[in-house]
Amino acid sequence: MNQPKHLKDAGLKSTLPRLKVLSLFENSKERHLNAEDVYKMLLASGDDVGLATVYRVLTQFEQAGLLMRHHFEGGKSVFELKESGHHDHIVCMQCGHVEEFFDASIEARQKKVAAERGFTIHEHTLYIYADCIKPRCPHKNPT
Amino acid sequence: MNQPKHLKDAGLKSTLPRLKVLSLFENSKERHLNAEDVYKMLLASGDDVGLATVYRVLTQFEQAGLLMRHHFEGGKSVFELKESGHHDHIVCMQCGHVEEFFDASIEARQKKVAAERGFTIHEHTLYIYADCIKPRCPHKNPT
DNA sequence: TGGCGAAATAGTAAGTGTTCTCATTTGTCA
DNA sequence: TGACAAATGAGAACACTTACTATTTCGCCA
Repeated sequence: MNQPKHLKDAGLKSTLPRLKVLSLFENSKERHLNAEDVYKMLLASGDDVGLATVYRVLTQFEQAGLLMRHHFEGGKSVFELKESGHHDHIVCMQCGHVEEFFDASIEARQKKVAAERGFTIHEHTLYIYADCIKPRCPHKNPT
Repeated sequence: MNQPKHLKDAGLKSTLPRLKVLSLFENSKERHLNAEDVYKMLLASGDDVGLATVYRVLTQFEQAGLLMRHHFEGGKSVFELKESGHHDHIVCMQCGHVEEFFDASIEARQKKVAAERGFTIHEHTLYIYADCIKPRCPHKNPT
């Protein structure tokens, strides 16, 4: 389930810290993690990885196309595994829970809009900030 | 053209710094400014406003609904006047130029997607990161 | 119109999140 | 296995933003 080949393919030596970070994303229940999350989770599991290394590895993974970086509200960078296809995000403003969605019609219109204006899309990010309206916010522990 | 009433309406004393910042946004050619931009522009025009005040005022304006805060790539907060209706953004990754657009169909789909999942939309931000494909990037000075 | 109290400001210190530096360690490949 | 390049860890440095506090300004009312 854990495929170090990813690292090699990306031109990255497969070192312990990198394997641990990658594995963390592959096995974590929460898809969206920031640097501190990763750092703390590694510490918690007894893996002694420096914070600087976490930042470095996350950035390298982003450049290698393994992770995607997001800038939700709050200023921190949040990362998620890029394995799955493209999707957009709904962020609950109450509890911070992130839900994903994909809408082909929205994707298509974006391409059209960009093309009309003479742009070539590199990528895009659509964040919907909302409230869960369910009886009570179902996911109650952001930080 | 400059309407201090905005400030009063928002429950904000109309002080010199606040008037200057507001006027700057109303008269600037560039719609999207970060705190440092504002600070430097004020200094350049001989207005002596502290950087801390700029940050405070921008945040207050955001809370008052006069400005909208964006988090484009790069970590800095960028502000724009909220007078005009909602719109989304295409950001050129080469020169940093920001172009605005509005697509009713995309807006509609978003509402639908959120509703289907039991969310009430507060707001959303759609950033398309792209390259100008014009002969040469027409706007050549990001920072 | 002048003066008073509340609110806002300027300058600077402090706080966050992130990157850099460099001595030490690790991984790779002959 | 050994040597060298690359990666790591710890903490310093950095960039952006907020907090603190003494001073100034605004708005109100006599």
